[in-house]
Amino acid sequence: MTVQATPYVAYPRPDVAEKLRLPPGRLRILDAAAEAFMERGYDSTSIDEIADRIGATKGAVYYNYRSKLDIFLAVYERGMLLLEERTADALQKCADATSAERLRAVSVAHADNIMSNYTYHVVIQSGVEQRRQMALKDADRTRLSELDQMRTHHESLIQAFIDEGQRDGSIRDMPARLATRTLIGGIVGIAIWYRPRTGQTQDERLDMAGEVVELLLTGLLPR
Amino acid sequence: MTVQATPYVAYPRPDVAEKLRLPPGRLRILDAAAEAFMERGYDSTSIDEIADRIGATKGAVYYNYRSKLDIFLAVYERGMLLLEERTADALQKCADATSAERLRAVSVAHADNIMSNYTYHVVIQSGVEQRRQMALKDADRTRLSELDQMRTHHESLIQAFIDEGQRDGSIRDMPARLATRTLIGGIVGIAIWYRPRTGQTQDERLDMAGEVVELLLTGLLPR
DNA sequence: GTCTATAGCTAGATAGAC
DNA sequence: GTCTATCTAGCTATAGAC
Repeated sequence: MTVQATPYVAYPRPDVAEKLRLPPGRLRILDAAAEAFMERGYDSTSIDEIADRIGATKGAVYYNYRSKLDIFLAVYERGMLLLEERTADALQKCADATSAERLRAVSVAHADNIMSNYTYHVVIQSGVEQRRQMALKDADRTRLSELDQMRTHHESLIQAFIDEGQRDGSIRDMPARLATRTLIGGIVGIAIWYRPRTGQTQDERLDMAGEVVELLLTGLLPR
Repeated sequence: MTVQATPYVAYPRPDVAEKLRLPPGRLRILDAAAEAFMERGYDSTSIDEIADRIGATKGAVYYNYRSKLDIFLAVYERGMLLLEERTADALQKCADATSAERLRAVSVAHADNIMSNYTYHVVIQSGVEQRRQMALKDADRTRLSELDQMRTHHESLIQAFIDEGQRDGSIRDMPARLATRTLIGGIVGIAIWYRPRTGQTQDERLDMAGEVVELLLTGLLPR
């Protein structure tokens, strides 16, 4: 059995690449907002501060985004789109590999993505649950749910590989749900301790992502 | 070589148990505040809301704590004290074991503590960095630094066991710093996915903590 | 020890100039 | 498209009653 059931195999989805293309002005706002949200949190970041960071004033921000929540949702969306694009890319390159190898590829792509776009992922990690508790307009709640589904979908992809690997024996026999949680927790946990170094190249990040995933897959103890 | 250099071996420290004993009124406030901070975030939690959760009004809260930040710091402190007490306890029970076994014991204690006091640890996890960015009075900044040191100290304890284990061969040869980060990330990451079930016993949590640590130490792949 | 009332401030959002 | 000015809501913290 393969993971044909999971949407990622239908990639490249044209709308992902399209949605990732933003007018430069908006991208600057999102980058600045993600950084500010990460450092100070959603609530204590003012629109004035976001505007300051791009050397403008409120007006320029509100011309592009309806509200502060709208900016947050755009950050959330972009983070998920970046992850989705990268995941689809990784899967294409190993379509015929074993399930354990595909699990590794997806995990490395995920880990690398968290490091490469870490402001976005830190914001998602620390902000989504709290935004969900807010009083939201219907349209915003719908949009939030759609983004949550993208996240859930990515998790179920990893879960699918682990299930598959357990069936074919390439992954150890242990509670699959807990193994999924622990693996994802270890990857997402990168956002807790990783801080990008200036001058770090994409290759260096990939190496580090590979080592972290290697550790999670094979453990700390001698084999 | 042992970890005599690390303060935990000097336990039980009497002041930890003493600081954990709080007047019931204050404990109720901290529990309510930790829950509110976790669900809604520090900034969008009002003092009124904390008061509501204990069936009182602002006055009762401000009688016990100077400011909202003071409440946050008390939550941070209590979370760290609970971890410290539990860690010292675990270490006492395996003082003569191998370094790998002590690493396991400390890790399980940590994992269990995150589940058993998860509101406190979620608040610490998601709030400390952002509080550090605030404009703080000198006294508050000093207190925050002291609590940060408690956290750093716990991390260096785990790092010490990994270093030791690599020297005596009970832990695999890989970048020690990254292994420490990944292990701690995996444990702290529990706060991301774990939600307590009503009726879950302490023993069940301990089992789960043991399985998660087992996974992190031995990996997902067959051995 | 807990309450209510209120002072004082901050920040999201909008209107209208340029 | 971006600016400044402003309206308005909600919140921290305090004062003073009971």
